[in-house]
Amino acid sequence: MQHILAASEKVFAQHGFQGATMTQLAAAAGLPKANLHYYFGTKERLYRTVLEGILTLWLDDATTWLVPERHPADGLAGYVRAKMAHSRLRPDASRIFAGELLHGAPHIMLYLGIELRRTVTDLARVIEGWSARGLMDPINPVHLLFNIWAMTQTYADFDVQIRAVLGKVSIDDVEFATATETVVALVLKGSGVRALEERKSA
Amino acid sequence: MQHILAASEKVFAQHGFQGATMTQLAAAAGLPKANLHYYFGTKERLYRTVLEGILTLWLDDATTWLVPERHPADGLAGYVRAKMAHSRLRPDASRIFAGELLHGAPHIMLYLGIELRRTVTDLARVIEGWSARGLMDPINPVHLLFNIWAMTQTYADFDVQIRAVLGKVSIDDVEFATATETVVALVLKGSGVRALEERKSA
DNA sequence: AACAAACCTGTCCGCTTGGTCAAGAAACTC
DNA sequence: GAGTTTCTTGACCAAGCGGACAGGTTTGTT
Repeated sequence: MQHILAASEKVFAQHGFQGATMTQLAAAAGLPKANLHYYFGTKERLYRTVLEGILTLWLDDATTWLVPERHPADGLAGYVRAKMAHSRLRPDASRIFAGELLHGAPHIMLYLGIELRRTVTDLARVIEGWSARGLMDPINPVHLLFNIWAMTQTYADFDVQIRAVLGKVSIDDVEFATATETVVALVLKGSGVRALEERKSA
Repeated sequence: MQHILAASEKVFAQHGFQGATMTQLAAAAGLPKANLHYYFGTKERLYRTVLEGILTLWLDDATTWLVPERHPADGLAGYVRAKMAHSRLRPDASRIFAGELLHGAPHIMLYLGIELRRTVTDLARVIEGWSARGLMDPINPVHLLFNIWAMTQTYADFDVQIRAVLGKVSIDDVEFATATETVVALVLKGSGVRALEERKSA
């Protein structure tokens, strides 16, 4: 059952919801087609189950790292690194989510408008708090989040492009570390985060 | 003919290559299905034609703005603003490209590995030149480009998410201007671009 | 051992899909 | 205005699709 979901994640990531066929999904799971229908009923329900597994995983990083107690130099860097690690370890999850958004989020509109929106509002307040305390520039916090997501997830969603441009068959650890530090630098310096040593000065 | 391509761009952007049906495409163009087949032969050839139209448009911004003669404060800001404008005015083009990459770029691998790669190499040299002249930090130029693309294109590709989080039906000009300036700030400050007034100091 | 409940799967089915085709309508050519 | 090419289209088709289902197998219970 969990095995089916893992196999389906790969297939859905590569072909999308419409592109994936039940025959492919069944073959990937090593089961006859009718078996998937026994467990999940329809292709859409299988897809939704995969999607929901991803969503529950999705916001944990943020609520761990972006908290008022941390200094933004610590919180933002940690968050970016965590998201980059996710892009490296579970690229298929990111790709399914991306495909869903790309086609208008027909299956997760509610989640976006309610749960994600509420979480983002909370996170924005944390960032605004950091700005108010003079720990970083008064950057627009919501757009900062959009851009952090864009940068970190691009390494999962569009890694074909990255591999093609770099001329590498796969992105090795050194290259990925470079990518991570580039993103960290863009975020920290870009949002004017003061160094950890400095104290409030506002 | 051009009219068919414009209509197809919308449909492909919303449903993807697999998700779009010839019937949908024909309806969008206001023509019978057989007519599209008369002009383009197959669905794939129609898709490729749309895609190629996008690709030719895609790299012009870079080669206009990212040139050695400019100061990076001018070049990078101009490039980001141009890409953001593209995301605003032709989101469908960006979405088709994103979907193509997401599914492993089966139709444009060659373009990525050859033409795009060569262009990126050239652009990287320009950025390295700026760094060497002390006009900005010695940031990894290729990853800087990846991240600029990620940030600017996220406003086209994932605008459902952005609209849902912001709680807006559509992104208005003011909001988009905020987004643009946030990205410009992240890029310029993030890569340590010296202010235009300052002169070389290395 | 008997029975029931849960699980598995080969085979079938209606429907949609991309694509074909023949025949007609328009537009050129001389 | 006859002939020829280009364009347009309704009707059709084989293939592949998601899904249904009946009958078999395994597992659990008493």
